[in-house]
Amino acid sequence: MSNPKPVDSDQRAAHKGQQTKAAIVEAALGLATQIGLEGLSIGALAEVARMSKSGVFAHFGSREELQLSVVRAYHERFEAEVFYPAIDAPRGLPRLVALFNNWTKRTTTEIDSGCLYISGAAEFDDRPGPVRDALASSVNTWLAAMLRAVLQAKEEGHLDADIDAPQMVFEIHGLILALHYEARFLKTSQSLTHTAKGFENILKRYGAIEASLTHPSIN
Amino acid sequence: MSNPKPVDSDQRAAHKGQQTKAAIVEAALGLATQIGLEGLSIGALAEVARMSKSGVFAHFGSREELQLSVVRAYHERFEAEVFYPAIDAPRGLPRLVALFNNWTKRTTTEIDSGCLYISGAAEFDDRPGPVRDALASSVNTWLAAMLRAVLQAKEEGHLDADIDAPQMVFEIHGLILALHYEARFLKTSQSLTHTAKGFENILKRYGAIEASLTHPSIN
DNA sequence: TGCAAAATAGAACGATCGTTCTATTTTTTC
DNA sequence: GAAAAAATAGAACGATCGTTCTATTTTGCA
Repeated sequence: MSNPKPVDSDQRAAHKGQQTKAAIVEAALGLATQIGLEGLSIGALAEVARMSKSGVFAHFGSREELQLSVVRAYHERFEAEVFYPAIDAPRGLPRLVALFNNWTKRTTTEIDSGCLYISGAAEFDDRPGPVRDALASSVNTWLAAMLRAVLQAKEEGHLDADIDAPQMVFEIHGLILALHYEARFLKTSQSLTHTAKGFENILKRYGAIEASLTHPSIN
Repeated sequence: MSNPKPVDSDQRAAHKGQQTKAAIVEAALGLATQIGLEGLSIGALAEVARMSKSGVFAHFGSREELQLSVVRAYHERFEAEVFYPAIDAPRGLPRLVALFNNWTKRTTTEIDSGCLYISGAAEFDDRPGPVRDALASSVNTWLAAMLRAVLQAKEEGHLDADIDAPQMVFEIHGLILALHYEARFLKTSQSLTHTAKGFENILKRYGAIEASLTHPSIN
């Protein structure tokens, strides 16, 4: 096990409480991606964080607020790991490819750790409330970013002018979901290959320019 | 798909216990698809079945055996609703299309009720044991049936001779997963249209004969 | 119809859950 | 360095969980 590291995003005037709260959320994120947001219990979290139950609880005030903190932290990670690095790629098809590659890379990592957007969707898909709203909002933000990238690739002339952009995003989303499902749950070995090949098939179908497919990676 | 299992569905000499057990499993199936296999509690189930906790419990002996009964019941429903009706369709592309249409139809229904193969995968993807094994076995059985249908369509000359059949099944699976995710969790309205269009795209990409696409529905 | 067997109910168990309360310790501020 | 404020611990609460036990009712068969 690793020692608690001060990975606080807020450096100035970092009071003790904020530091330990960040460490707790860090530990909670690890638990939640493994066993789900609903399986995340304050008792188990306190044990991992080497604190008392009430000590952990005091930082959030309710279990729901703890879950929301976890969702927010996951959202930040996802952005930092998948979205922002791809913005360096040139607008259009290269950026779309970079976004997809980062998404695939992260999902591959999550074959071991689990994806909160997928497990959370299954847990909260008919449980209304703030946690569900936060999860859906994050996912919608990401899918909207993918849609923008597709539209830009269309504007740049990298994709056919008459394509159905939401349709393309839907199909890409399906590849990622199948990758997570078959690799993490069914332990199918060829999932990553199928995902890459599936993306190629989609790109061809939507008229991607061949030259841009093998563009040098930006990040 | 699997050998017949006359345990619960057997009507002749149906003793009282077997009848009520079937009724309990029926109620449990409804609860489990809504709130998940892990969320399924014996107390809540007893309330729905209008029985005592111990009365319900005695039929299974353990919570895990109850979960297994639910998975088995779900498997039978899935087979009866998706697989068997499609066998009436002619071998090859028509049968593959029928299988997919039935799968889509069922998933559309499950936008309200929930799909056990998807929620179960999220709940048990890193929780080893008999329940996980039963879920994975059922899903693998179904995906193998889809693979056979693709291979037969290839043999019949309805699809290109050099296609990658597992790749095609992977992409189809992705469409269904995206349909369930976006329709049930995100409540995206166009999901069903995207699924149908995505299937058309896949068929074209794998060289499906146009005439077979609009075949008269068999069942 | 009688009797054994099966089915069901009811109470109680230890464990764990989220949460609340009160002390106590640690940190920050003046 | 003392006082104020924040952070943490510890115990206890009511509720619910799966499970076990015993008692009672219902069923199926001779």
